[in-house]
This record gives sequence, structure tokens and C-alpha cells, in this order.
Amino acid sequence: MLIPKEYEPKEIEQKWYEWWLKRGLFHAEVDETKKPFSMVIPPPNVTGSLHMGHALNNTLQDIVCRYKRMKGFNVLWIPGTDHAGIATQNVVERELAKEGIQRKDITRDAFLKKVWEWKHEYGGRIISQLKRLGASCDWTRERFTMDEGLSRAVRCVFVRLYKEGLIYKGKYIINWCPRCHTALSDLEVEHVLTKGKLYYVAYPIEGEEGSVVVATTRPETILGDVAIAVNPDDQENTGLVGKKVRVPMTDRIVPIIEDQMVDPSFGTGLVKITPAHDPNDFLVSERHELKLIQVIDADGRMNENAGPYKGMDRFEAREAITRDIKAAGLLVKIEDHEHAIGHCYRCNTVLEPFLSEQWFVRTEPLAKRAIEVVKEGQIRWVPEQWTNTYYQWMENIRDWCISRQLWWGHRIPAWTCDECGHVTVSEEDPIYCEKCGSKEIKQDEDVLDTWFSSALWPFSTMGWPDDTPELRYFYPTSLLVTGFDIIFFWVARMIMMGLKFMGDVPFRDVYIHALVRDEKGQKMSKSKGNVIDPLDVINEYGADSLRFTLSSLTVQGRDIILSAQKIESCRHFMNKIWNAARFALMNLEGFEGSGRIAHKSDLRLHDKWILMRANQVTKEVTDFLEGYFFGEASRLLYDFVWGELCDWYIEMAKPALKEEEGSDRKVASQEILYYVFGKVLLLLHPFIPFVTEELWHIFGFSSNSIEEESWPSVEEMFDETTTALLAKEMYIVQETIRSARNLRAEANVAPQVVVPHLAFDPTDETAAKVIAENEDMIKLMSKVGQISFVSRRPGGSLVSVLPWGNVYLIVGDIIDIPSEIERLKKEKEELALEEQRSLSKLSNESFLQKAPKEVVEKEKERLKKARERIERIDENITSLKES
RNA sequence: GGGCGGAUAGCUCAGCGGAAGAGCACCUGCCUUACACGCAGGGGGUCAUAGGUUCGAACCCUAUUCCGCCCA
Repeated sequence: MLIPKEYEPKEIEQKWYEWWLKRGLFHAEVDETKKPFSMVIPPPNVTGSLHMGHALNNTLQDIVCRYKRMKGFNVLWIPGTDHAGIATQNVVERELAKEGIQRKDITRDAFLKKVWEWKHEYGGRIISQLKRLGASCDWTRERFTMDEGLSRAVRCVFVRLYKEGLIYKGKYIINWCPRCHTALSDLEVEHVLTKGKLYYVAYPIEGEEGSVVVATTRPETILGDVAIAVNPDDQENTGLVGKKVRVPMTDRIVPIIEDQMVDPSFGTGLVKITPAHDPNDFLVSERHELKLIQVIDADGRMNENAGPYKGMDRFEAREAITRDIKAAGLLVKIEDHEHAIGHCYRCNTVLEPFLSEQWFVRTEPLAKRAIEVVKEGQIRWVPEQWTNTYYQWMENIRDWCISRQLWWGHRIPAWTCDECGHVTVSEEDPIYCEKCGSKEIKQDEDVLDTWFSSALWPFSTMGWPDDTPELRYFYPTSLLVTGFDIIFFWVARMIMMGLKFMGDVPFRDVYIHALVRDEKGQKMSKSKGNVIDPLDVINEYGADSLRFTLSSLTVQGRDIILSAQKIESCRHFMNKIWNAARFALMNLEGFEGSGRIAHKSDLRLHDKWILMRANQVTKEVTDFLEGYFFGEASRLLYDFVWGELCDWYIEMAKPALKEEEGSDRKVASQEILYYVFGKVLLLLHPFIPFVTEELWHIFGFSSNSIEEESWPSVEEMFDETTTALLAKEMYIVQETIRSARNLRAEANVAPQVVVPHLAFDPTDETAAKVIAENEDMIKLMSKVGQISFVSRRPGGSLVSVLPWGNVYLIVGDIIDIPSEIERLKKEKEELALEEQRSLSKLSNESFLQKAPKEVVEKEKERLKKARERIERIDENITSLKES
């Protein structure tokens, strides 16, 4: 069978993906007779399109899934998408804006209808992109966080947490985005180190001369000041406590108080207290029962409490107030000041600490257990170092603001009674107030943080709150694969919710992968224009190339630096596999796969060696996959296929396959090719499913999918001694060939020219035997006509002094004697250095005493070998000088 | 300010106690009937700095300097 010279992924990938779906390969049913292996996909935003982060995340998950299927597990990988509150709402608002419609122009219901329409039309995009990547999810179980069932789970959790007092409503300072018009949780704040100013403002002391100076970064909030505070330990300033000052630009007289919160080293050691616009000040106000004066509104503009500044934008007001304070002679100085400013993670607007009524989850009780389970080893983090990050956050966890002032999302199931003010929280929409029975109840306008529903994902996708067979069989999931950027947002919260509602961890292992960066090491972002679109890569090089690139670059605990060049080199590897298979297939014409390896008597060194290596590689790849060492596994397969199978085995098997070694040898070689290719395709399949499936069928290993075959087991074909011997002998053959090739290059012999004569002077019988047995291979691989054994340097020869003997390439008169002597002298110098090193070690008493015996022995052997080779080099130099 | 990670060949990274490695890039030859998306050969490193532990350190410890990231 002749297959094309170049691997063409396009049609092949589509064909097999459809076939896999038709065969139901990715579909899992509860089956008590089989061991379950389950994962849930980190649900991408429904508005999203596949980026490199997704590609990496899903490639790794898919590798594990396919591997586990071959290992005989009943694998369930649940896919789905996230409703992504703010992001989706923004997208649909933008769509409406194109038609000249503002969200507030239409009703909430009408808007939601639009969002659902949008979702049905475009929401499937990322799903189809995941399919292009080859993701083997069970698509029959695809979920969406706003599905009916998942919404029911959200309500159930909300109600239960509320009833237990773990959800509460209250008026607090939260992070407010004046552009998105919603509260955000602490996590959704991006702190950006910004160069700003520190304004020193004088507050006149009431009833006496003089003033106190206070430093602030936000002079516009002066209008909301209700006190000045000093640290009680700050002896320089405590004398001021009890006095009163006049707040600049207002008529307000406020007290100077003491509070532990004040950092005496900041500014003048005196700080202004603006409880309505600063979270720390808010806490101070609670301790000292200060009133709250709000001066900035939800749009980020100054409100009626700001007097003449009313209506100004907060940044505009900052300048205006500074100007006025200066005019009033109260501005002492302005310093440059660098500090972190919170920005909206969605739209990058500077956030406003904003006093408002919001819903919160009391996280501390939930976090306690979530820390314990990790300490107890019920959840394993890979790489391990992330456990620390997790602990650090969990131990300092703060309450989670879960209400969002959006329309798109799970509406909070709380109804406030107009009559009695009671809040009814219920899974079913209530008709009456549960306290007074009034029908005048109104549902809370807010929706829940999107992450609230994601936190339930591992069990809500399996049918919770119902007690389903899926939950009983597949929960807890076996593994979660995700990026470190959402450890707090998602992973930690899933652990808390899983423990709370399922009574068990949501997953056993958490594999945290890296960030994909561009070739300069920068984050990929649309604004920087440095994104590599995975779909472009798939279209140009094929999904397998992309997958293999990502997996081979995956090293635990290190970011991925991706470039077109790297993808290309993996594409070359796909082509290499393809062509190696092409070669094998051409040579398997008429071969009936026996599945047995020929009698060992028909096998030569390179045959046994490749069998041994194939099994060693099987063992190592399996171990790597078990430990989630994706990069190591990929690179090992790359090196084995290219560097051992293609560069050595296939080349050495060519004569036998051409029947130059007799018909038994031909069959034996065919069997080995068949065997090794079978193994290699199976081992590669989780990484590059498409090309391996295609080749599996072309070879005709079976009519099933390759993924329905068993993962290769390690066959101990040779005992330990034989294995070591095979490795050593093959090494001698390879290095002898390499040195002969080197000598050819040294003598500038053109590659196609056959050098008539190569001579070998062995140091021992083993070497002599190995060379003699593989004489034909050496002739073939180093392009020489004849090999003879000698005991001294033949005339007109170049020499290579190897540990097991001298290799002479007889090239005749063209030999440049002075430069040859020079080359040998250089080699001798290197050996002399080695000799020196060994000698100094061996003359060290403590080395001899304290180092392990094997090490000392090895060193002695090394010294002996070095001296012996020096001697042989000298002989050759002498011989060259004589000629 | 607290925490985590990194510094090894031009680039990207393995190696984590017993003689410095790979891929890519580079240089020199080759279209050798599987593959030029290829083959063969080659050059290239005070393993960030300074101490320490050890018979022996790229590897373990301490400090320092840079570079990332996270949390205040």
C-alpha cells in the first residue's frame, strides 16, 4: 500500500472525529463492572473563542482521557460552557447598541430573551473549536451553567447556605465598577501599581491656632471625611487626640481619634477617615460609631453631598478640589507616590470602593474543612508547590461578595415583603411573604456571581441536587486540569462547595498548568497583537501538531514560550512518523501480521536492541503519564521515534527487508517493524490521536479504533544482563559508525563516495566479536567497501582512537599528515586532562575511604582507559611521523 | 511589606550529589528510492554572584543581585 509522501491532516482529522462520535467512543455510561475515571472541563465562557490557553488546557485533559480509556477505565469527561455574566452581558449590549438600543430601553425579560437568542446562535462556537482540537468529551452530556438543572442546583445551594447563616445581606464597602455598574468580589480586582500623587493637606484645628497635616491620595474624598485618626502608639501625635479640626472645603468639624489601623510611618502619621469610600475607614467608623457620608455615586461622579463639585467626575473633582485647597492656602505639598490601584478585571476601569447593600458568603467556616482535606492528602496538587498558594489564600480568606447588579445570570432567590420587610428565601418562587402572608413581595434585582454556579460544576453537571447514579459512580472526579489564574476563583470554591454539599472533595488530583506566552515571554493578548490563534495553527499544520507542540513544551511549574518555529518542528515530526510508517508499509507488502516475534535465533543485535528499547520506552512513557509529566513523555517519544527507530533501526533493517539476508531475516524484520510500530502508535495516540488512528487502520492492526485497544504493557523480553549487554554492544556499533563517518568528513570525502577500506584494531575480544558480527552494518552505515582487522596502523589512514579499539579509514595519499597529527594531539590533551582528574581523585585518601566502592572502581577504570588510549594515540602519532 | 517560582549553549528548556545534555538556530557537505517537513558531520557552556556542607556540588544550605507571578 502506498500512502502519500506528505502527511495531510485536514481530511483525516475530520473523518476520524466524525467516526469516533458515531462509534460513541467518548460516551460513558455508569457501569459498576468498570473502574470510573472522570473529569469536568473548566467551562469556557460561552462568548469565548478558543485561545492558546484553552488549547493547552484541553490538550492535556484529552491526553489523560485517551490514556485512561486505553488503560481500561470507564472515562467520563463532561464538557460545557459558562454563562459568564459580565462578559456575555457586555457582548449582547454591544450587539444591541449597533441597532441603537440601550439595555435600559428594553425590559429585563426582553433583554434576557436577546441573550438567549445570542447564545443559541453563537454560543456553540467554542464547542466546535474544541472538537477541532480533538477533545474527546462526552458531548451527549454537555452542560451550560444556566441550564435548568444547574440553575436548580444554584438555588438549592443558595437557600441552604442562607438558612444556615452562611449567606447574609448587608451594607458594606465593596469594589464597584462604575462602568459595568456592578459590585465585584475582592478577587475580581486587578491591582495595578500606578504612579500617583500624595497630597498633604492642612486641616485647621478648631478653637486654637494651627492645623494638622494629613496625607491622602484621593483629595476628592475629603468631602466625605468624618474624622482624623492617629495610631495610639504614635507618641508624637497622640497629644492631638480629642481635638477637633475643620474639614477643608466644608463646614464640618470632625474629631481626632485613635485607631490601631493607622500606620504611623505613612505620610504624617495622621490619616483622614472617609468611611463611605475606603474599606479600612469603614471598619474604623464601625469601631468609633462614626457616620458615613457618601460623596461619589454609582457612576463615579460627585453627588449632592459634594456641594459645588456635584456632577463632576471623580478625577475631575480631584483636580478641582486640589486647586481650591491650594487657593485656600491649605495645600502643604504634593509628592510623587506609587501605589496599587484596583481595576475592573473585565473592563479595566478604576474601581471605586462603594458603600452598598450586597449579598455575601461567609467563607471562613467553609474554608476550614477545605484546608483540612488538602492537609490530609485527600486532594493532591500537581505540581506540589501550589498547595502553599492555596493554603495562604484559604487561611486569609475574606467573605465573598456574590451579588452582581446585572441582568444576565442566576437571579437571587430572595423576595422582600413590602408590608413587613421580611425577606423570603426559597427554592420555589414564593407567592406570599412567609412571615406575614402578604402578596406584595418583590424579588431581589441582583444576580449571582458567575463563579457561584461554577463552584458547583463538578456535581451540578452530574444531576445534583438529585441523587443520580452518575453522582454515585463518577463523583468525586478523578482529576481537574486548570490554570493557576483561577485557583482562587474556581478551584478553591469548588473544594468548599463540594465538601459542603457532597460531603466529599470534588476531585482527587489537581493538575495546574502553565500560561502560554509568546516567543518574547509576554502574555498573549489581543491588544498586544501577539496571539497565535489555535484555529489558524490547526488549519495550517493540523491538530496533532498543535497538540504535540503544547504537550512537549509542558514542564511542571514553568510557563510555555510558544512560537511558530516550535509548532513547525512538531509538524515535521508528524511528517517523520508518517514517512517512517510509509517506509514500513512499503516493506510489509504481503506480510501477514503474525503478532509474534520471530525466533530469537533469527534476530540480530539491532533487532533485539529496538525491541528492548521499545519496551523501555513503554515503561517510561507510562510512568511519565501517571505522574502528569506530559513534556517528558512527549519528548521521549520524539527522541525514540526519530533518533532511534528512524535513524538507526530502520536504516539497519533495510538490507534484511530487501531480502539481502535471506527470507527468514526478511520475515523477522517485518515482524519487528510491525511490532514496534504497533507499540509506537499506541504510545503516541493520546498525544496525537488523528494521525495514529489513520496509520493504525492503514497498517491494519485492527478495525477497531486504536483507542479501543489496550495501552501497551511492558514485555520483559530480555533479562537484565542481556539488556545491559545489548545496550553496550549497540553503543559500540553506533559509535564505531559515527567515528568512521567523522573520519570521512575529516578527509572531505563526498557523501556518495564509497571509501574502499576501513580497518579495525580492537582492544579486546568482545569488541572484535561485535564489530565482526556487525561488519555489514558498519559498511552500510559508514559507506565503506570492506572492513579488515589489523594490529597496527595501515598506511594512508586516518585514525580514531576509541575505548574499544582503533578505527582506521584508509584514504590514501590525500591524507594531510601534519593536520592529522595536530588533531590527534588535541585529542590527547583532552584525555590527559581526564587522566589528571582521575589521578587526583584516586590519590585522595578520603575519596578512597569515603566514596562508594563502585565509584572508586569506575574512576580506576576511567584512568586505565584514558592512559591506554593516550598510549594508542602516541603510537599513531609515531606511525604518522614515520610515514 | 508577605509569599512563590526562575537564572545551565545564540533561543527554549531537561538534568537536581559521582566525567555538562536535548530541540531549534548556526556552520560544512549531500535531492543516498520513507521523509529536503530530509540525511550526515561540526562549532558552541567560570551551570547568576559570594560563602558554606561534602572525599566529591549545576544539583544541598546561607546570603546577595537581577527577572517573572500572586497576595496585602
